[in-house]
Amino acid sequence: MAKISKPQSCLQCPYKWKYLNLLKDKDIESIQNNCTIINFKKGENICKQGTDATHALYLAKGTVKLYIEGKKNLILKLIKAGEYIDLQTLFGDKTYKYSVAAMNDTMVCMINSDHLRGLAKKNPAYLFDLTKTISDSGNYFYKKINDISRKQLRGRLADTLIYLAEEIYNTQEFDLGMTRKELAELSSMSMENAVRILSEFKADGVLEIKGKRIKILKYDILKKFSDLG
Amino acid sequence: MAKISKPQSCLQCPYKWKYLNLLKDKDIESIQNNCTIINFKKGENICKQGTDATHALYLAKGTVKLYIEGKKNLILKLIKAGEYIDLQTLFGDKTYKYSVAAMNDTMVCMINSDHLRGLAKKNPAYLFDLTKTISDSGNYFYKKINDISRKQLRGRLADTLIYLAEEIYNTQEFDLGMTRKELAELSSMSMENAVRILSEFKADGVLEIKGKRIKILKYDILKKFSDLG
DNA sequence: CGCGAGCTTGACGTTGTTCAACTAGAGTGG
DNA sequence: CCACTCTAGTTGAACAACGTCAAGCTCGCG
Repeated sequence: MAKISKPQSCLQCPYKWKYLNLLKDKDIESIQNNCTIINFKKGENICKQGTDATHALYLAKGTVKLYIEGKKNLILKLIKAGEYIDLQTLFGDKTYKYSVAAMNDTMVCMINSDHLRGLAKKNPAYLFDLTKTISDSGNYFYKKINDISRKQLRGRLADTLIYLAEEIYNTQEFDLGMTRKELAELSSMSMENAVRILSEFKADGVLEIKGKRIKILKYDILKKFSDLG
Repeated sequence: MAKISKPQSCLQCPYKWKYLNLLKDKDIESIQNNCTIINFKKGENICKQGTDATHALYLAKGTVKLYIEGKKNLILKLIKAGEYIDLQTLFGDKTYKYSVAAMNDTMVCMINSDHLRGLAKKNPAYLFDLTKTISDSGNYFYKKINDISRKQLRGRLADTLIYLAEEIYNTQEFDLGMTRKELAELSSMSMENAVRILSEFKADGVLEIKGKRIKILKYDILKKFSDLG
């Protein structure tokens, strides 16, 4: 599968995580010895639902999807570079409740769980920060549950497009970075309906679509669909 | 609204929370001085979506629902005595993303947030435990998102009934403790359909229903509906 | 140039919501 | 104690939303 290497220096890492600044240099260096860097190609699995976590996964480069497997997959959310893929399994139940796969070429730092927990215990400020991150990640899911259980197709797709524009790509014009099927899985609808509504938005001048390239022309209308359901 | 009092002694509290045993007696006593006990009657709001949290809420007695307001409400989950109602706002974003209301007569310990955070910072083992609890609470929501986005009516209602029997009441025969409308809001469906499927389950001998009293007769069939969607 | 995966559109059947009418029971005032 | 009213629950029927099936399309790649 994946190319494996050891970190040169976490202190000088260009993809350094914001969380690290609360640790002492000595502790940061200790991470180097308990960390493996793995590169994944588009489509490869980073972890599988049902297995147990032995490492904390920090996403240095790329984008991944977090999804629940089944007859049809359900994408819970995307994670972009600079975030932990998963912190829950570090402190809570060790079993992954979802699978993770690379959306493009990614680089993941796998840090030994026991080691990281040990550091957290010794550095309350650091643990505090991690806890804050875990706490806030729940808010996304409240919104998600609300969205999919109350809104209908147009509203849900608008939600997803806004999510991609604001949370993931930070721009109004972006490459989808996924198939229509995945877009549907992220919006809890059938692939055919995702396509249909995309076409509708295009016909109404809300979006400009060229293959996977999407440009949001009328953000306010998208927002209205999102708000009104 | 509600009857207010001060705790006599958290050390001897009959509703004492499991989390307290990691704190020193001195610290537990300090909680007493930063804690207000409030009693709520059925239906009363304990907190409202959109407001800011200033206290951690520990549910000593009763059951509460955590719900998102809208034209139709959406019940995210129930919480029973002996659990925190909310820990996310203690460490993460302070704004409540949902409202909380009493399902029956309840008793809530409201502990000053700053004080509790201070204790957590000084007691890594305690903070560790709280973090573990927060981490695990996410798992319920993964399941919830999966359930409501993939299963249809019968499967979703079966999920809710199993949830009530196993997680909330810990018995196969229980009082619903809520209206049919609330049961529907907990299962993401219309009230009419919740009633219809209850009748169906009753006709098929899966449930025995007398008003709000529900007895699960054929758990395996309920489970099958839950599994197959 | 042909093949296949991903995409697109239409038609149709199923699922679920909404509307409406009706019932049962609890609470209220004469 | 009985009529009255109000709320929760129940059931049927019409309608809308959504998924599925099927057919055809496009584009990149060998």
